[in-house]
Amino acid sequence: MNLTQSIKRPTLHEELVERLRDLVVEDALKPGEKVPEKDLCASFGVSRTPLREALKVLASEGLVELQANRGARVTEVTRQELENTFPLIAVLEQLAGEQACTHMDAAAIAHIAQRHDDMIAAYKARDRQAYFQANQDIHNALIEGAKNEVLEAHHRMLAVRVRRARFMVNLSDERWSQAIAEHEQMMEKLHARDAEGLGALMKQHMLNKFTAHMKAFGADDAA
Amino acid sequence: MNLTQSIKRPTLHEELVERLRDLVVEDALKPGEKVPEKDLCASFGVSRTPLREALKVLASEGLVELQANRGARVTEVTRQELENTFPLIAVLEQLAGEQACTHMDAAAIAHIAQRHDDMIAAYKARDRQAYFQANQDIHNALIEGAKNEVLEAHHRMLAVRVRRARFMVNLSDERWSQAIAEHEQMMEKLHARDAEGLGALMKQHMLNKFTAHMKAFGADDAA
DNA sequence: AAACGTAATTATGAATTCATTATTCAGTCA
DNA sequence: TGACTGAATAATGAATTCATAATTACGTTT
Repeated sequence: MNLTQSIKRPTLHEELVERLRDLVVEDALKPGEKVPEKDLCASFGVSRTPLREALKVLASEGLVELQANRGARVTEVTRQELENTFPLIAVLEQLAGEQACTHMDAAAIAHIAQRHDDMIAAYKARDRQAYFQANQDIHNALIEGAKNEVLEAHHRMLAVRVRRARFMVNLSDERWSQAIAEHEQMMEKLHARDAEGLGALMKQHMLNKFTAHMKAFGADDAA
Repeated sequence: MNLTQSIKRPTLHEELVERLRDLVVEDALKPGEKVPEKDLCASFGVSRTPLREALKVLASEGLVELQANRGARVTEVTRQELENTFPLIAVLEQLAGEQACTHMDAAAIAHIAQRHDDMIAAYKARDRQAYFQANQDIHNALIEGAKNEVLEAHHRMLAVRVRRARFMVNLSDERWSQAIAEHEQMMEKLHARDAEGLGALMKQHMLNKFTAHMKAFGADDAA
């Protein structure tokens, strides 16, 4: 009998929210596509009730749009939405940076420093995969380090919407080296626990990232 | 036959989301209280299906907590949550102020100026009701003026959570006059379309507001 | 009387059913 | 041929039903 492992049996609809969100984020369900309840029910092996509950939640997150009597469609990722979302993420990261400086303990900072070194190594090896992973770990750790669950929740929601644009693959050498330089500065500020400084850097880091990406995104309206 | 009025019959679950959210925000459903599906279904005259869908959405907004097989409870408003939420709202208002300066047209600014004068009048008449209304109109207009729907949505979500603490009634004379002074400055910046300036003022305005309120909130953990 | 264990009751999660609205498709008429 | 009508089909919104977990009520034991 195992007493240490707490039982957790997520409800069906929670499970479905996760799975469906992944489908949207991973682009298995394409923007504009309608979400056929029946098919999804069949492939997940559940009835429509929990699936429809999940769709309602996804709609409130803005990943799908519900039209009365006409079902759900995956929302399009528009340039306008991205341009609205970017500065929002930027100020959230700024706040996260400030709060992380005051709330992270030495061990947590050391962990970030480790991942930072990993990231630098990946950069030198031109290993995009490892770079992206380390980069994301660092940002997540900083968000988490802010010890602000409300901030974390909203940041995650916004990040999901941006990730759908999947322009992360477009990373010029120029932008890459600039990003590395920015991260170096961020580490300095973090070690110095310069809240204002780290916050300002993280905000600018994000804005630069987005500027670079939007260039790649082009002048058209849709993804 | 009326052709001008477009038919809009919101789905039941959307209606219920609104109604239930109001019940939580207006404190008809008290924090910690369990939400009895059966009773609510009876009072709304609907079946459990749409009501449960609505609860899922409210849960994703953080207004209720769902426990598997044990139904929904209204989430408590903790001091921790408020302290997490305040700075978030502050930076969102800051961003809103910046974007409003660049995106609002003259008419919209004139409208805000009008409401600002109303607010001043209400202040002089010590009419709290009118003051709060004008104040909220101004803030909403500024958020809306940012022309950023993503920002607007997240701001609304956060504002709902704070409104539940309903400490807005506690407004000292000192804080009240300070708030008026801050609004005067904000109007100046808005007229000058000083984005940075208005943003900074709005952020600080919020932080001051929250500091004042948290004093009233006391040292205990719960509302 | 208090604590435990068990049965009855209730509430919840999920599947199913029903009613209504969209959509598709065949047939008609210009 | 092509646009329109209307029936047939399919999909959705919501109610109902069913199965199971949680809560309550009750009786037993110490």
